[in-house]
Amino acid sequence: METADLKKAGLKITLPRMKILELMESGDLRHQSAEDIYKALLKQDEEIGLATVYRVLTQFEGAGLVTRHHFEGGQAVFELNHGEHHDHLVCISCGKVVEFMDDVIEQHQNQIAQANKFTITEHSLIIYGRCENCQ
Amino acid sequence: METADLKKAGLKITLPRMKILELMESGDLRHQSAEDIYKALLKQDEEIGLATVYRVLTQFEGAGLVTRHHFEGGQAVFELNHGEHHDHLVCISCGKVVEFMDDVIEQHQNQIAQANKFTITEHSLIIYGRCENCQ
DNA sequence: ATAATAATGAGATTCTTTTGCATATATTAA
DNA sequence: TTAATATATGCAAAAGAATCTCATTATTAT
Repeated sequence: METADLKKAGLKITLPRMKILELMESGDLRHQSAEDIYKALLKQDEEIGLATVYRVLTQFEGAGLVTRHHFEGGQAVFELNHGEHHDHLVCISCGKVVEFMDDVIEQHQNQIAQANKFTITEHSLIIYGRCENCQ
Repeated sequence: METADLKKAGLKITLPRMKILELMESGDLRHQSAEDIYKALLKQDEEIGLATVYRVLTQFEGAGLVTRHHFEGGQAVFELNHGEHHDHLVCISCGKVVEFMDDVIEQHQNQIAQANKFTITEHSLIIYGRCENCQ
């Protein structure tokens, strides 16, 4: 992820935006809520407002840099886009998220949309359950 | 849907609960937010509070009578359970919802969960797009 | 360096959902 | 059928999530 991506999206290169990108790239957690990100930045002694985090994430989403997921539990989570589309397995106990991608499922979704004369704009498949450690 | 289902769930048979069930069965709209239901009941001159609607829907969900869906757009929507599981196509323009069910997709989900050692508790597949009338 | 433009932080605001509590209603046992 | 009890209700207040306003500050193009 580069500053070029921000420029391309018509966004100025600012400290909050860089810091948010850095944090999301740094990889510990690929799926974080706006508040998670806000708190993580505060902990790094960055001076940032929660409103800015929401604004920036929404802009990133619009620019296609980030995807917003509505997992269960009130808060939306954000994920840095890394090329290919994928879906999610979410552990309802520890919150662990596993990404996956299944061509057959994708194909069938397209068929279903077509059969119902829908033009797909996006889709969301989330499987909730318990991971190995949380049985 | 019967009062027996309420009793079975350990819920008293009260007017608000009956009215909410009736409304959800009456079928015009299978997917309604708590507020939709609240307003519809007010319009029928029922005396009911929004808090009660939320409480009752949450209880119904716990009793397995109702499913809560987190479609995009802030408000959760509720749907009366009618036997078989199914997924949703949602029109982002007019809000139209089409239900569908695909065995191949279901199977693949199970495989994926198994491969990742997850025990599925539930899943949510929503395809967003534009319906025939909203292209 | 300067002017023009866009972004920020803080707090207020809206929107959705939940909770506390006094009152009312449904169930149970007499 | 009634009295006792256990639950549910409505309202108002609160909590939680996300957005908006606006004065200030930073970025970009000149």
